Amino acid sequence: MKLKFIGLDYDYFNLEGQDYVKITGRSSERKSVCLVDKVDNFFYVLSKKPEKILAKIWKVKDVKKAEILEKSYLGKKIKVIRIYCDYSKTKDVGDKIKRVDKNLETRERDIGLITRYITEKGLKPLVWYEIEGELITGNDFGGAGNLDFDLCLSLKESKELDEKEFNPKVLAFDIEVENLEIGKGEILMISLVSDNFKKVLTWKKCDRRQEYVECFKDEEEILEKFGEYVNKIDPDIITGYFSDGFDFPYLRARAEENGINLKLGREKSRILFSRGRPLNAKIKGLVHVDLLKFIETVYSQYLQSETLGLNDVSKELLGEGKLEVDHEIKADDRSEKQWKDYFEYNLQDSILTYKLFHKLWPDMLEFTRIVQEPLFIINRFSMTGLVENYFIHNLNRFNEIAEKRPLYEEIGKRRMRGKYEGAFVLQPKPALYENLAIFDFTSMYASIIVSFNLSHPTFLEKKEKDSQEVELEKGKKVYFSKKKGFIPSLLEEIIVLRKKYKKELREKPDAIKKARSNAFKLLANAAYGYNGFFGARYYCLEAAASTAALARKFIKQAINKTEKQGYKVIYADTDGFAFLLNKKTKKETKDFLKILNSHLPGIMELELEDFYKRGLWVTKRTGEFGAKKKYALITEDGKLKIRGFETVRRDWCYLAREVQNTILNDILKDGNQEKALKFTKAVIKKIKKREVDKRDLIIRTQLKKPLSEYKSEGPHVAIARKMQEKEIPVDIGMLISYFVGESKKKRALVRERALLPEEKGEYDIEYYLNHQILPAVENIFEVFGVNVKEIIKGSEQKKLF
DNA sequence: GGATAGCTGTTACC
DNA sequence: ACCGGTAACAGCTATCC
Repeated sequence: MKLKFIGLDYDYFNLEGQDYVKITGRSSERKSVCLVDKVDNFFYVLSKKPEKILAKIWKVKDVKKAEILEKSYLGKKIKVIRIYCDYSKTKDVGDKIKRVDKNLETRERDIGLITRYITEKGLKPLVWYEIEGELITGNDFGGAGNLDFDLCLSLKESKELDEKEFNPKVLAFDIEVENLEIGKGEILMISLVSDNFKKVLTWKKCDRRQEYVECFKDEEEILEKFGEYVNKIDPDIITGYFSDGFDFPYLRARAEENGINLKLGREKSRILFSRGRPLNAKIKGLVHVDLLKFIETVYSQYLQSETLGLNDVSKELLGEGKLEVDHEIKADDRSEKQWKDYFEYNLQDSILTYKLFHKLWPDMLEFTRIVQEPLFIINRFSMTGLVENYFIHNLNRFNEIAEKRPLYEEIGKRRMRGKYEGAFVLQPKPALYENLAIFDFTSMYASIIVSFNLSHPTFLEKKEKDSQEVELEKGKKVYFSKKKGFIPSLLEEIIVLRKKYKKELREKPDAIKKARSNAFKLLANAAYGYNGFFGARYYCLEAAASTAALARKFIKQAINKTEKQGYKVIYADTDGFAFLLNKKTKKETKDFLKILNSHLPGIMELELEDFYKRGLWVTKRTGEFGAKKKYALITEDGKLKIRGFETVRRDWCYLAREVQNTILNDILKDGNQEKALKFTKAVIKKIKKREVDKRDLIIRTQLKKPLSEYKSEGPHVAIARKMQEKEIPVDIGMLISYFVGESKKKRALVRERALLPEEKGEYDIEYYLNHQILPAVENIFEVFGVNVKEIIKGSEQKKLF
């Protein structure tokens, strides 16, 4: 029979010596479909004389087939032996072959069977196909026909379709518990949200409840009901926020405690966990998406949120946040009203998760289609994982066999290697400037990698004739082949595609085009980091160091040319520089940009970032030099661009950031400091009169490692310890909040004065004046010759007399 | 013993 | 399991008077 099909989840099995992939997905009529397709597992053996050992390899146990092929490895043509065997025997067969001759090496034993299936022209995830298959019934294919799908087919033919749209059915869920430690308390309630569906399942005080609350006898019943609802709703995707690390582990622990066997989805799967850390929770035949994971790797760079918690992220992306509820009250002490609030709170979390999913879906969909790994995997990949798998899924076009993943020992060696010189940063001269422009290189590092062919396979151990030479530092040169490598080729393609989709997006915007353009941009940006990453298959520190060295060379060159043209360059960092127009017109400046571009090699390109009305650079707090990576600009239509200032740092109190932001605004808009100074004086007065709200004085710092590993006990570490004593859970990654209070002790350390936000105590006037407000404004006023320190001191003396 | 300079550890940003 | 550069804090330590 024929139908339109889209694949969501992949699994595999072996039957009578043949490997199969089982794809679960949907038909265009939304029928649930399971599809079985053959896959032949193989790997490669590298040998100097493949013909000589071929016969011996045929004799190794469990080898199904061995053939000699012309392939390419690290860009060089070679003859290799391709070995076919059952997937489960891959390791074993490889080890036995190595015993035939100790000089033999294997490759692609570390390619998973599903990846293999997809690269060898199997069905790609989240792509529509017209398929033709044979109905599987009963016990065929090990009982696949007995699974709870509308249709189970064995695949005969498939044709990729052009159709792009796919709206999956999604179920979002969230649990509430009393004890946050996994499995250590009871699950009080579970909320579920899907299309036109809202439920809170609970077994706590619900005699007078909201209509969406369903009441049960005990925890066991809500767990069972949860399973029933998942199966009744029959979603394509089940999603949560940090559900890999919290909700699913908790659900499984409590199910075990209650002696029930949760069977989820059409395959009646248990909740399965990966070995090691971080945990990930898988349900066969039902894709579990943990939104936090995707946000961490792909989305966080676009977010302003100070944490990646559900509340902050929802507020920014959806414009609504979590509800408030007091978690401290023990379950038995909650009033009826408090329970109703708690149900509402629990439901809201699932509503937010459900909405966030749809906001992020175009991005997850496009990354899945571009990188071609299943959604479950894409959701959990790091940025380098996405880059590397994009390469792997495109190797066949270059007839390449994959380099091996580095093992523990090799990773150790790589980590021992020293650092290399990074970007160039020009020291600015502190001042308020007028009429500026910024030029920057588009995807500078990626365009250098492409233009100079920098990668592991193109790297040459020593100089060869007609090779590309790069000087890393004085007298230290490295060489790369000029024959275009597959990594620079793929990267060039990524850059070209990004441009194409960006243009299409401008012409006719939609969420899918935006996501696609964005995905290619992110892949291009991550390629440089990939080269220098110790875990990469195609690790090449020389390529990374060369990229940085060439970037330094070209930005310096551009700066020199710009100065020669009569402009004054004020500042530069890595891939862009700011300069004064010096009475030249915008038109002249744009024309000059064209000249600069005509002399750049390869696909390198400079672009005009913007023109600015004013820009402010300040001194460092130590010394009279201009501070790097710290500046504020305003465009002609009043848009602010603030970099590096305390304003953008979350480990400063809100008041200091607010004051700084206000005065930067005033100064850039008016071009003078009068208004800003008046405002600052008013704030100083307010602090001294203790009129400032304590909430505006809270400082938040992230805990980056376990408490025991800190050598130096900063204020946030001291507070974290205090929290632990009070049995407030403290974990790595948490933002620790505190304020600085007064102390009777003279010269007390900050950590001795630090107090929890809810602790009683007056704030320390001296600390907030001299350690928060002063550092935030001092350098800015210094540009105008105003000494804020004197102002603070002066008003202190006035008070004394 | 207290003050202070300079170094180290730490966080956050470009 | 992404790179290096930079600012700036608080804590820590050597050194001086």
